[in-house]
Amino acid sequence: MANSKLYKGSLTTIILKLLNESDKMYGYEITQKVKEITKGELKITEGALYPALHKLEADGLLEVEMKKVDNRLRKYYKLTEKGNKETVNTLNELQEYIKTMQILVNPKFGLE
Amino acid sequence: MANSKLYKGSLTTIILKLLNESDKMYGYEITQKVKEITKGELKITEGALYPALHKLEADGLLEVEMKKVDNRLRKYYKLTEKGNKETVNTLNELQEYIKTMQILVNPKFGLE
DNA sequence: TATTATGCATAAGAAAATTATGTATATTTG
DNA sequence: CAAATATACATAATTTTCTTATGCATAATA
Repeated sequence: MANSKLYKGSLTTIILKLLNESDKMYGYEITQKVKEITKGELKITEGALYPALHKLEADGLLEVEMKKVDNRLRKYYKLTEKGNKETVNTLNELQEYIKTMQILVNPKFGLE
Repeated sequence: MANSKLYKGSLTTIILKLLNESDKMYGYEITQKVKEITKGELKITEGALYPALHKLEADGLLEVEMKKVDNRLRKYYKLTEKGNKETVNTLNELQEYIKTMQILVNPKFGLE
């Protein structure tokens, strides 16, 4: 994804949050959106994205709708009810992670 | 480490930062220190820690000093000069990662 | 017309963790 | 005093998650 190993484990969080904001998106759209928002800092590779989407679907967090646009096929994903709940958890976990890491690397930050 | 996948990829950062603060530490001490600082939120497992320490040593970021205390052997690790430089990079990457993730999950945060 | 962009997918391999062991000594608890 | 827990290291098998490399197909651009 990026030069830093830290992004390992973050992909699901990113996908869920984007779908939480945009209602429905297709895979390629997600890669472009992430590249745009992060100004190129973060590039989602297809080899990581598609298996992640398939897993989220298999876990019942996403549902799929196929659409043909310009003679090309798109697989639109959207959050299920279960997916919505899991998004909340996942985002809380991210904030918890950030807080914990800030405390670890900058003890002063943990006191405020 | 914790319930969240997000910690994947963070172990090296944590080790380097702790050694940067404490001059020298041994493996078991690191696990206890992390547990203490994070109030039990994060537990470093031995299966992750020791291979990570060995890799950092092999990469020339850490150097080792053995010590016998109470008839038990301790392997004290400390940062080399190369390790000090790498610590700075690693901490910058963490801040960059946090910034990027904040932008992704909370677009408003990115504007300040 | 060849390259790039759009759009999906999977397979091989690497990296980093979990889980399960193994060894050994010291301390605490029932 | 025996058993359990804490201290201290280590590795092996497996799992998770990613990278890298492909593959197919259509549309747009150079």
